[in-house]
Amino acid sequence: MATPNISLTVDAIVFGYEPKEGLSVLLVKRKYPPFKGRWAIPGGFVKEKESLEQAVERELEEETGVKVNYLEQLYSFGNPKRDPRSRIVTIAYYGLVRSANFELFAATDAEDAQWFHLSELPKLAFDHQKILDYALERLRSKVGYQPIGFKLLDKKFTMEEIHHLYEVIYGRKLDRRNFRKKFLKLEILEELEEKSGGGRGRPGSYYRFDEKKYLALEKKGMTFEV
Amino acid sequence: MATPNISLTVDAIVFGYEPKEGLSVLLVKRKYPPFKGRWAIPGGFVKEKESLEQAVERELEEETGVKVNYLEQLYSFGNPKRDPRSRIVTIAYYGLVRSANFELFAATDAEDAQWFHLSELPKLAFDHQKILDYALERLRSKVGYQPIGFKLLDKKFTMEEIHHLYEVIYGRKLDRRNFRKKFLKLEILEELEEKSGGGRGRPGSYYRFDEKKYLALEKKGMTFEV
DNA sequence: AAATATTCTCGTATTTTGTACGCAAATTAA
DNA sequence: TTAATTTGCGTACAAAATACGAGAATATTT
Repeated sequence: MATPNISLTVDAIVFGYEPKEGLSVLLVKRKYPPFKGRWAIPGGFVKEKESLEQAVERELEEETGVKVNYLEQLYSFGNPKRDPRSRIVTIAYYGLVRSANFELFAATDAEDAQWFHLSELPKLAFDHQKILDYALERLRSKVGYQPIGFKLLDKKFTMEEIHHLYEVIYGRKLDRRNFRKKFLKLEILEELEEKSGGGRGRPGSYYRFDEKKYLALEKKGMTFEV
Repeated sequence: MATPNISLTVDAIVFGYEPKEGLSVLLVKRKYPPFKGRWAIPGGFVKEKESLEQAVERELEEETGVKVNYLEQLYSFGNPKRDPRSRIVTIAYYGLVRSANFELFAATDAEDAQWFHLSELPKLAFDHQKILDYALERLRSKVGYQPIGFKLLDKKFTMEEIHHLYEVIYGRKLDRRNFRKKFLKLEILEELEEKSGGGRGRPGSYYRFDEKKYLALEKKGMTFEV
């Protein structure tokens, strides 16, 4: 009755973001065959007593030292031939972290886990490129109707930062002034006293995503749309 | 290394539609414990050499005799406690069929598999109510931006029928004239010569969904939106 | 057969939303 | 001090969504 010959893994596409760098993806180098030496997305077998999300977080911690700020189930991939060894079905997740380059190197050695800029991806093991494509598509559509973009930024951020983030994710220019208007009209940002010094030109306010306000408005039927 | 103690199943929420009845869901009565005698959504263990979609279609055929017209992966449910016997992770799908009441009774006896109107659902086994809620939410959002509503109707249908379908799925009134305008402007419907006789009032044209036209327009960046 | 009711189809007016873009204010760099 | 840069506000125009009037085609009632 049971299915002892099918194994279950979880894998995670983790997106990181740095204002100057843009979007990057966290990959690990495989130590054993098949695809020994190839880059792959982190993941591994689910243990019997842990939830799927716990499994993802554990594997990420073990293999890369990264703790994600947001985690969402993506899709399950179960093609019988996707792993040359045996039947392995994987439940793929994607995660978001801020300050990409920071947290990583502490917990692991840079040989095994690295951030790759989206435009400089190596060839990936298994069907991982397909999973990555799927994740990117999901991210692109989801930032438009759910406030998850903030998970890629620091708690406080300027209009310029979030504007640039959306331009990077969508891969096209967005009018700065209209973007601002639209975003502020949602009434889910809290403007802080502090201004962004340092850069050139007039400093802009810092903002913070007000999750409580968002949840209250969401309940009333408001829809986040960018 | 492997995970022999986790089993993998697939389950499917199948939505049927009849103009007079509205939306219904296909359920099967459980023959064995746990939850013996309770209604549940059809599904079962995945075999080693079949794809996930094949598994869904096989189980549906075996348990209910229904062949779906559309099938889409929904979400994977893996809470360690979701099955009281052992760790069973399920990959849930949802499917759509037209002429709900028709195909069912031929292949199975009505005792075991039945359509339930959405407003008259029995208490379900396991976490199946949660899966059903999830499926309904997905259906509601997806009919708005993908042309899957047609899969619930006959090949030819009137404006009144598809209009009513959307009202049922959304659970609210939609202005008939604006709905018509919007739908026709998409240019994915082929108007047929035939008119709908029989009913009261002026007969309306039959239409057919033109999939080729839709795919061509989609490639050009057109977006279906209702 | 005529009058009435029902439903489809076309059309128009109004409101809302999206887009393009000008320009003063605040700051840094020269 | 002047020039360059960036923020923040506002306005004009275009496009899309919504409300709804009314004639055409058919069935039903009288």
